Amino acid sequence: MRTDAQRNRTAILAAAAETFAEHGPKATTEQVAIRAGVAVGTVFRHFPTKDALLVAIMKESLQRLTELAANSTLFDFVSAVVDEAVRTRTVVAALAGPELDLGDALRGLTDEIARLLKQAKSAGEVRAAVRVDEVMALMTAAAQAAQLGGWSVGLRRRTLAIIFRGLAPG
Amino acid sequence: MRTDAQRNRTAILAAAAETFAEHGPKATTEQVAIRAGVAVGTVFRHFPTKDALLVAIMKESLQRLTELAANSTLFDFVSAVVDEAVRTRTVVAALAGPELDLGDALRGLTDEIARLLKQAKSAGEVRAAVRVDEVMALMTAAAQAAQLGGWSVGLRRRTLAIIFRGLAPG
DNA sequence: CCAGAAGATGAGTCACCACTCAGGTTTCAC
DNA sequence: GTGAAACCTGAGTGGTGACTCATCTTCTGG
Repeated sequence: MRTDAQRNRTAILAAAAETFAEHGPKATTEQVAIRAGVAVGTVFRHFPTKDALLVAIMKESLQRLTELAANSTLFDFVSAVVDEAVRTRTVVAALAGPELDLGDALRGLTDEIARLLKQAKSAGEVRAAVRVDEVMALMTAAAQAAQLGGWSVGLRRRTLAIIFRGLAPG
Repeated sequence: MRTDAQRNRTAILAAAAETFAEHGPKATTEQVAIRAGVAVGTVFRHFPTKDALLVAIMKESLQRLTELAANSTLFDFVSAVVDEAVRTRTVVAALAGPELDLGDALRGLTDEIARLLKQAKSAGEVRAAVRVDEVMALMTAAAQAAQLGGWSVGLRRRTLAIIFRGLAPG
């Protein structure tokens, strides 16, 4: 790949992340192009569809999160996912449903959640009966609602506290 | 209002409820018109914009729910709201944010939640520290995620159980 | 250098959809 | 019955936004 092409690709990804974070997933491809200092055609040369572009930056997000899971507790990690969702305004769509094809990019995240859940159970912080899909569902729900509903940081914290309490034994 | 106009208005509302329930809020006005057995122009004669139509059926939904609250417990009611959200695929948007102007149609719902919350606290089923906005947030989150994520009835039930547990004292 | 391949450009195409309105139809007060 | 107001019809308008492609520009191996 030519060096200018590589440079443009990077610029487009960065511009897309910023643009979608600001305006949500329905920001136009042209907005991204302008921000990247590039023509629309160039965006489509690198990403055949707008969805492909969305998927690309969502994968970056998921990658970041999955790495972050390495040294987190379950609770910290769920909080981090919600924060990231609010910040990027796109992960939400990824978690939401199969509208976009993320391939197995979600697999890594699910695996980490499973690991952290098991760990939390061992530490006696979560009931043994809690399943992974329930944690995923609650996390997704909080992330979506926080973003779409514009939850304040305080409400976010208090709401997550209630959820965590629901997972705890006793 | 002429009788045929009244009949059409009713048919349009019914058709809109069904159409949006099936295809979500981005179903087209023409789909609604066809289902109502009416021309597009007629739909717009009764509802000046597509959003006005959405608002109308969301208000019906909220009305239904608010009445249902009269003899429910907090937990039953929250479950009912989530079910309704999944069924109609529009209430979600109503709860989500201020994109659509619902006027004070949400006020009634919020009031009922406040009443049921107070009642649940008196019965010792919910901690005194829990606030109304937290309950609303959790309910909204569950409703949105259940609808967008296509939660199975089982997952829905188990997830709500965790939330309720988080609200309970002890 | 420079040829030619790879890449960039951006006006234009196309599909979609909310909304309009000129002309035809139905209702109803009298 | 009848006339006019209210209503309905649906082809048409306008705006939007994803995507294309003929043409021009930039890079790079030799």
